[in-house]
Amino acid sequence: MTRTGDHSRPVTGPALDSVDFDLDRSSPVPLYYQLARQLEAAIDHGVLAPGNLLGNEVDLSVRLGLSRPTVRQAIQSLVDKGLLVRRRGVGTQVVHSQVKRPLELSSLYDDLESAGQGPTTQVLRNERVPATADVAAALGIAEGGEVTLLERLRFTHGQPVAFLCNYLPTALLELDTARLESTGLYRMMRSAGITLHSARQTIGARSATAEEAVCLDEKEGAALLTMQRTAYDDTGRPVEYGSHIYRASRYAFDFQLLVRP
Amino acid sequence: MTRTGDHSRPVTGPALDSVDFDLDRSSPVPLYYQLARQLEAAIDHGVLAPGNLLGNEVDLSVRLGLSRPTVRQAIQSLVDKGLLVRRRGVGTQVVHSQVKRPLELSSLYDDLESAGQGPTTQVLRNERVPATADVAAALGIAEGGEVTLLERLRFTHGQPVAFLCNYLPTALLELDTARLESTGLYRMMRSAGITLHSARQTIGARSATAEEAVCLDEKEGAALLTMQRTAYDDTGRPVEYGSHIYRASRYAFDFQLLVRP
DNA sequence: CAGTGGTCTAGACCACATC
DNA sequence: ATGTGGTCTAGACCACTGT
Repeated sequence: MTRTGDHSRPVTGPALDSVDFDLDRSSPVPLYYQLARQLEAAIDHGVLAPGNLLGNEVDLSVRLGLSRPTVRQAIQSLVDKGLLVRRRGVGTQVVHSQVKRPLELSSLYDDLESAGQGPTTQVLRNERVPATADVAAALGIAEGGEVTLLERLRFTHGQPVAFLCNYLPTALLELDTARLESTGLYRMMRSAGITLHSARQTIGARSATAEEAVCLDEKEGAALLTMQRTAYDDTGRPVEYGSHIYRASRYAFDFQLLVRP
Repeated sequence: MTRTGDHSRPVTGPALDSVDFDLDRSSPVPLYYQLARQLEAAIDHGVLAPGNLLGNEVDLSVRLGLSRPTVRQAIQSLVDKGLLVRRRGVGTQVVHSQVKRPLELSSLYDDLESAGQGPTTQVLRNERVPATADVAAALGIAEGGEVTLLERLRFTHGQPVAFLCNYLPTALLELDTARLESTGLYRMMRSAGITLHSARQTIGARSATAEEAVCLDEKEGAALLTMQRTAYDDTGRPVEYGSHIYRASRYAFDFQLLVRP
């Protein structure tokens, strides 16, 4: 070859030779998953730098004592995460640059916590109410049927960030006010055995009403971000509908998107 | 517990028996992909209704004359799209309800067009300029290096909806103003052989300045949605940075999210 | 041309859910 | 006990990329 391919710089040969993998066949953790996690760690720690080739799958499978499909499954999972790129006839290489974490169903509490903002929550209402038409439609229940209404104010550094209004099918979950003030709703649902599967979100903006302004410590007419979300479990049944308002001066949505070919 | 299984209603037996699949082994289209598309069509057309079981993979593979891994690959791709759910010991069933289309890298032009809004575009600027610090950082080039600046106004029904400001590495693409007025930027990039791979987006809100208000036919101080996006190709190199402003009264972002287990 | 990933096969055994 | 999906194997041939 020439000096550098110049195209996307396949850079060095397999930088993977120096890595030892530790696969435990007696573990209940699938082999492809063990391998994927160790490859991911190697990428995170810079052992595999962006642009590095991974080395071909056949050699890798021989070296690891795995079949090629198993190795492929591990690699594919990282391709799906956007960490690797495969090119036929070329090889598999670590993606250049900033693909850090893919998109997730954003939990405000987790977002703030991972940003080191030390979120706190004040529960304003936690009660059972009859469903209005829009809530009933979103949750797929009869209008007037009982739902749990949850209204919360979320703070960081003592400043209000968001007003959160959520509706859940009653009897889906016991909502303890004290726990709600120390953790997020999604975390509570998760630990109650509810596995979220998908969600539909709408993000918009509008000006603050006088009431909202007082509540969020903004001026009347200030720009607010709005979000409506309906979340579904694995069977596709709605488990939550939320209508949230964020202070645009203190919060924005941050996404990482992947394009599926 | 009660009369039916009540859990998630596995409903009928395999409703798939009546479907004939048409697999063409001489086609260059992979078999698993042919099968996936035909399964998806069956779901879209209601032949496979929500909750229907798909029938076990082994029988299906025998019936189709395919190996089980190939059938699995087809099914898995639909699971990844959120259309099917697999449960060990139970079976594969069509997800209940509204999972229509998963999240995609949203192109405003396509969004408006698919909503039947007949978008039009007015190109305000299309020229080469030196990169400012923030643009240079986003595109990973030197400050002051030449980039292509694109400023557009997007309309639906003769009303302005958004002001779009984009920066691209020069020489990546020839931006013909006439074509830009009749299609979207992403579509032009795609037909120029640029395959988008991932993007980082920030969505926020703020009040309109006097200038923006005039441009978008809003009042000064009206709430606007803002979006900044950097898009990357499959090697991870930035190919576009955009800073967009939307009239909140006429546009909102609509997402469908999937949770990866 | 040689080397890569992409697809496909025909089995096997295991873990889990349901009856 | 039965049936399901989950994992894994050891090969095979093809399509594409680069030289």
